[in-house]
Parts: sequence; C-alpha cells; structure tokens
Amino acid sequence: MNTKNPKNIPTVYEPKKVEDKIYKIWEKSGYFNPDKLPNKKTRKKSFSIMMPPPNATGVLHIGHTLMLAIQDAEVRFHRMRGEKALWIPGTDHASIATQNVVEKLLLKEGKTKEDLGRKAFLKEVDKFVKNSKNTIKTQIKKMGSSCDWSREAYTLDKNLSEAVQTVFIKMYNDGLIYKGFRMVNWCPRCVSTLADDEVNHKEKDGNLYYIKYPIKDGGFFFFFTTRPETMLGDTALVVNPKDERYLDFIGRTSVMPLTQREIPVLADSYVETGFGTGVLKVTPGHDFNDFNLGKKHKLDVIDIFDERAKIDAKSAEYHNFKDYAGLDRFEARKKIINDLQKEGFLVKIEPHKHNVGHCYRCDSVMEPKVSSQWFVDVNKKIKGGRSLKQKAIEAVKSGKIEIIPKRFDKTYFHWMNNLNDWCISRQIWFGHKIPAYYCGDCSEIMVQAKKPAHCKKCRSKKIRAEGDTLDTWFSSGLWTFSTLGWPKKTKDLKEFHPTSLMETGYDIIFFWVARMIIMSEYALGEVPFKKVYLHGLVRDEKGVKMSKSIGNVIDPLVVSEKYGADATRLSLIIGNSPGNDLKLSEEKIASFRNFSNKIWNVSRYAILNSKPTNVKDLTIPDKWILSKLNTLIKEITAHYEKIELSLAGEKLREFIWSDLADWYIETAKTQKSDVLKDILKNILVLAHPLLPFLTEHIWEVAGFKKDPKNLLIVESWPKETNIKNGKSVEKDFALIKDTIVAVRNLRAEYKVEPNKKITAIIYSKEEKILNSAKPAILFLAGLSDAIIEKSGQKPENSAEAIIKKISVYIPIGDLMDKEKELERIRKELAGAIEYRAVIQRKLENENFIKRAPEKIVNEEKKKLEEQNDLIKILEEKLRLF
RNA sequence: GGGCGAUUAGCUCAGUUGGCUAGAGCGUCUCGUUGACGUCGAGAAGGCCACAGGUUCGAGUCCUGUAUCGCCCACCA
Repeated sequence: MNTKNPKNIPTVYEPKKVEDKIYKIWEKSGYFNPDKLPNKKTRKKSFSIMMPPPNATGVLHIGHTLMLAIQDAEVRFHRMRGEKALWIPGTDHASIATQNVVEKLLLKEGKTKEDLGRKAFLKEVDKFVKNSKNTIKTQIKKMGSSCDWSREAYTLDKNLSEAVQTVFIKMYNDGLIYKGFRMVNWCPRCVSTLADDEVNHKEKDGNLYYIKYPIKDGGFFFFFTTRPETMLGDTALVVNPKDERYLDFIGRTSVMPLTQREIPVLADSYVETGFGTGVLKVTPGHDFNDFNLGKKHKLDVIDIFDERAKIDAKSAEYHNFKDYAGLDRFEARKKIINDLQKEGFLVKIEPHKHNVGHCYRCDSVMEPKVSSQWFVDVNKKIKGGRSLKQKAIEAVKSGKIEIIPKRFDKTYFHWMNNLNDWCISRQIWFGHKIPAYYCGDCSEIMVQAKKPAHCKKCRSKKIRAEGDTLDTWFSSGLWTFSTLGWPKKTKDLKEFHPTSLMETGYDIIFFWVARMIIMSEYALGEVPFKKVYLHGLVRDEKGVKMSKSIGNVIDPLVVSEKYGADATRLSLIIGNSPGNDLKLSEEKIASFRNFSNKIWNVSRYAILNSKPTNVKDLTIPDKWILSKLNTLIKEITAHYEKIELSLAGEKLREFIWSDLADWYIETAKTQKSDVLKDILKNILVLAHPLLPFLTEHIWEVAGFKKDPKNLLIVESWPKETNIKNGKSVEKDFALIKDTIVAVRNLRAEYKVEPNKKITAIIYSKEEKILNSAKPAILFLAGLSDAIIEKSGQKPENSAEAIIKKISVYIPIGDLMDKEKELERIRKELAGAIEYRAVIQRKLENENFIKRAPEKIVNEEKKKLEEQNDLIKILEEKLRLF
C-alpha cells in the first residue's frame, strides 16, 4: 500500500545506542525517587521494595539480573499505577565472604592479614569494597533498574551500623543476647564460628574405625568411630545401664591407648543398646552430643585443636599426646590409626558413607569446637509472652506475610520450629564490632555503644573491647528498616515500612528472610514485608548450575551488550515461575532480542504509516483489535498485580506478535483509517515494566513525549474500558481470519504459486461481514479478486475448503486432481463424524444431562448441531462429486 | 531418616477454582519475501499429558500408590 519511505527510523533496534542514554534521562528526571514523582497529591498508596543487597565481593551474576528484572518490573508497574514507588538499592558487606576474597588477593602478593594487622587489613578491605560497589552499581544501572540512588545503602554505613548497635544493645538488655560457653561450628580455614545453617552437610566417603580400649582388671571395650583423632580428647566410655553385656563394667576404668589416660566407664540411657557395640566413647570437646553428655556427667572438656584444627601444643603437653602436637587434623588421624594398629588396638577399618559439615563460604570441613560466644536466645519469652521464634512463626501463620509460592510456608515453619539459639559472634575482622567491653580486673561484661571510662562494677580502668564482629546476617536482618533510617523515627519509615514486597532467592529463605522477620518483629513489632516472592536458580540450558569452573556462565553484561538489556530481562522472566529453577540459553535471549526488534518495527510502522482514526466509523478489524487490547489490559494488570510476570510477558508477546503485527497491521494496510496510534500508545505502557529501555525510547520517537518531563516511566496505567459487543466483534473477525487461512491452506496444498493472483469464490451466510473486509481478504490471501455471496454453485476445476459457515473455492485448473480432492473430503468427513460421536456419547449419557451444569450441556448441544451441519455439507459435496 | 518439587510435542515450558477434538516459543520440514521487520511471513508434521488404581456425568487438572530425576532439612557414635 502507500507506505512512505521510512527514512529517519532505522529498521533495526540498537539497544547499545539508546540504553545508557535513556537511563541518564530517567536519573535526571528524579522519578526513581518517590518524593519527586509527578501528581504527588493523587499518589496515596506507597509501594516499597528493598533490594536484596548483593555481596560487596565483586561482580553481579545472572541470578542478580533475574532479581533486578522482577523487582524493577513490579516497581515500574506500581509507579505507573500512581503509587509512591520506592526501591532502595544497596550492598552487603558480607563479612566472611568479603574478608576471604581480600585475603586471597593478599595471598597473591605473598601477604597474610596478620602481616598487615587488623587496621591496615580493614583499610585494604574498604578499598576493595569501594571498588566493587562501583562495579555493582554500574551493573544494576545497565539492567535498567529504576531504584532510588539517593537512598542507596550499605550495611556498614554509619546509620545502618547504628541500627545494628541499637538492636544488639536492646536485645542484650532484654536478655535475648547472652554470652555462653558451648559447642559451636568452627571453620578452621576462616578461623571463625558459623551459625548452624551456615554449615552444609554433604555425604562423603569415610571409614568406620573399629577400636578397642583395655579395661582395668581385664577385658576390652570395642567400639567404632568416624573421627579417630578425637580420641585424644576422650574423657569417658558410656554404655546403656540396661545393657546386660556391660553391667559388670560400669564404674570401672579404661586405660586409653596412646595417651594412657584413665577414663571412667559410665552408664547413660542415651546410648542405644542396639547400635554398634553399644559402647560410646565420649569426646566432650569435639562433638555436639558428647558435649551435652559430658555436661550431664561433669566430664572434663579437652580441646585438642588450636584454632586452625592443628593438634594444640599446650593441650598435647598437658594431656600427654605430644607426639601429635602441631599435626593437622587429617595427618593426626593417619598417625593415630597407624599407632593404634602398631599397638594392636585397631580392630578393623570399614568404608562408610557419612555426612560431613562443610563451611558454606570456603567449603572446608567444619570442626565442632567449644568456645565462648555470643548467642541470640530464640526461645526466651519476651513482651507478650512469646519468644522471637513464636513471633516469627505467627507472622506467617496469621497471613501478615504471604510467601510466594505457598509451599515454602512449610519449609519456613519447619526450620523455625527447629531453630536453636543463633550464634552471632564471628572471629572475623571485617564487620560490625560487637558493642561489648570487658573489665580487665573483674571480668564484668558491659554492653554499650561507647567504651566505658571505667568498670561499672569495680571501677577499674582496665577496659578491653570485644574483638569479635557480628554475623553478617545480623545486620542484613535489619535491612528493611535500617535502610529507612531506623532507629530514628523517619518519614520514610512511616511511609514505607512494612515494605510491600521482598523478592529474593529461595536459597536464602533461612539465612535472610527468616532473620528479617525475627528482627523486624522484635525491633519494630511489625512484619518487614507483606509478601515474599522467592525466585529460583538460573541454570544453564542443560539444567546445570552455572559456575566459572565448568565455563557455562552467562555474563549478564556480555549478553546485554549483545542482545540488549530488555531482551536479557525478558528471557529471565518468561518461562520462569516462583520457587522453580530456570534454564537459560543464549538462544533464548536471542529470541527475545527478536521480539524487541519486532516491537520496534511494529512501532516504526505505526509511527510512519498509521492513518487518522475514524472514531465514528470503526471497521470490524478496528473494533476487534480494540476489544483484544481491552482484554489484554485486564489480564496483564492482574498478572502484574499477582507478580505473574511470565504470564504478563506471554500475553504481551501474543498480542503484539500475532494479533497486532500478523493480523491487525496487515488488515489495516487495506483500510483508509486505523487505530494504530492508540494501540501503540497502550502497548508501550503495558510493556514498559518488562522492556523499559525499548518502550521509553519508542515513546519519544513516536512523539508521545510532549515535554521533557513527560516520560513513559511516569505515564499512567491504562484502564480497562467497557466495550460493547466485544465478543461478537471477535466472532466477526474470526470469520474473516478463517476465510483467509482457508485460502492460504488451499494455496499451500495445491501449490498455487504465491505470486499467481487468483479469484476465490466464497459462499457464506455472513457474506456481509466478509464483503466489508474484502480488501483485507484479497490482500492477506493474495487474491486478485473474490466473489463473496450467500450461496451458489460449486465452480468447476476448483479446490474447496469448508470451515464452519463458509465454503471457499479457489480455481486450480490443470492442477485439479479429482482423486485427491475426493480423498480430502472423505478424510474431513471421517474426522467430523468421529468428533460427532464423541459429543453424542456425552449427550446420550443420562447422568451427564442430569448432573453437568446446564451451560456445559447447552454448549455440547450446540457443538453437535454445528457438527451435524458440517457433516451434512460434506456429505452433499461427496454426493455431487 | 523426614519433607518438598518435577515428570505434557525433539527441546524449554503454559495449561487458572475438573468441561480440551491438549497449547505456545524454539527446533524440524515445505513454500515465500524490493516497502514495518530475513531479528521476517505463510503452511505442515509432531503428544495413550511418567505408570497403576480411585473419586466424578466428565480428570493433564482432585485423591492413593509406584517409578525416575532434582532440591531442602537432620549430631546417631
């Protein structure tokens, strides 16, 4: 048709050329900041998300891109809906993780953190963090994230640290934080404690070492162990008091091999008669159960290891195992087995699979170790008579917090119910210092923000500060409110807390989500967020976890550069559902690059070729696409509201690609007027949360941007309108579509050359409708002409197709193959009869008529009628052949 | 040992409270394309919805069991 030559709009969308520019425009507009949004008065509702702070360890991976895509889509949607939308970005200092990275960097220069000393080391860390924070910030911006940089936060910021201190002191004063001497998880590589959930249990091949200890006055005790080196710390043997085999032994003494230490034989019902030999060796210093057992029986606790899990020299000297002093735990194990064998105490070794705890940060084998640490008491009842644990459970149970998907409720409750006191002190240099001070004279503990001048008990001036830092999750647990200025009573806090949505990975539901709930309930007495949306892991196309060592990593920056940030975002959103992992491939991203280019060209066409709209005289296709748009608005709005972004994306794609591009635009080419501009404007808005760069750019190119402030990012969300006869218009258009498809099919089947223009003959009761769209039918079916009438004779030498109420004939002249045509009709008839039988069977079923809803029955009846009609027509054809 | 999830076209997945002659994208095959787009268009092939029972007028959808894969939790020496 009479399309103008598109000169000034390139045919290919080049994201690289527009993305950075667009981001700058947004930043400059100030719209990321809810205080600077237009129409402030009408923005009553607030919507807030706190971005899960990436670790300050360096580079963002594709999983981060996923969270950014989801959160940005939601923030943009709510902003456009006229809410005060706030999204606060930030980073987490990630104590152990970051310290490890910097330690590794130092090691490359041959230095250790001890070489530098605490102060200089922390300076190094700060330098490193500053750098990676910048990298992270750039990456977040590259993805188009509309977060408020004026409120950017970092867990070690002054005010956030103040929040940490405040909570710590308050908890201590409430008796919820205490210092205790007990068994903790110890990582000898990180040289620090870890919380229970920071230990990964992995099944490993190990051995069962069968050993015997001699008993004084005769006999031996046999038992097995998986960690023979811990025998150096054994302080008792225990049997079940009811175990008849050992009754005579209770109260006697065993002389241990190697150390010659004398240890008692005790009785405790904890020991299971039926397990192993029924004898348990007790190592209170290196096993959780043994520690408790030791406490009960007042046994000595021997710590055989130093902080790096080497046999401790002092302990070795004192407890008589000097031969092993300085040995690493695994070397010690070997030597001990060797020595036991030499002396005849090793009975046998059997291979054995068992679970071994590993450090979640450095993957070293964990060692249980007794030490004096800080804990949060999760079971102590506080105000309201409920414990932290109970309050956290209540928050979800009451529905104040909705977890998406729901099945994670169970996981959450299970974890919470089994939660033990949380060890929060870390022997890490980098992090929030625990605000505690010790008196050098009377060992009084003082918990307060500033160093006391003297001991409050004995007035001594010898004051020592606690050297330990806090678990990094302690500070991130405050994230939803520390970022809003708490403990100050800020306007932000009032306005935006509880936050509307927490969007994060299901892998940190315990580490973080649970902690936030505990902390917010405690500090503010309210939930930290109303909804938690848990996304899954991004895996490679085969479902394998991405990792640098395998080399299957998709770098978000690389693919964004190649395919555009919008395409990258969409590839992470479509086909993804909460709680499930996502398989991603570069081809998938490329397919969304194609989609963004399609949108670009649809827009390009609309901008350059749309005709004025004739509101009074809309055609069937006009009404049809408007009705479709209306449905789209309704559906997509609901999807965004329910955070069903995948569905939103799919509906959008279907509308733009199939309905709009393949049908409406093609049809509109044959019309004198169209509604393209209106449609375009609407789809830009609807697509904006998912494809922000592209849509904002087109918004400007299309001239919808009336002035510099008039950006798409703050355009208001379209409302669904009442369209009269939407359904019947859709039916009318379906007739037109069916007719066109029928001709296309015939042409394909009879291999009528595409450029050969032919005249089709079309008979239909709905000839009026078809005639009204005749130009479209001709154009889309590649016809030179069509005769559209109510009914008529079957033309000679023509192929025919029958669809519902329409008969379509195209001349095929010499190509006419009677046999083939006959076969086709027979096949069609057979299919129709088969389907009719299915419907008939249903309708002949008395119970169906009786029990199925009337609506369904009527539908079936209608179907039967239609099928009968079709069969009648087909039979007639066959007869006339 | 306990819990959870998955199993639908070659591949990735949709399939809302049970009404489906089971859909989409990618891939494959055939054909086409000098005005929006080859990052494109038209058409086609391809599925006893893991298996076995049950509930129901009706089951991909609900229940029970089985199998395979995956994940999470758990201190048994």
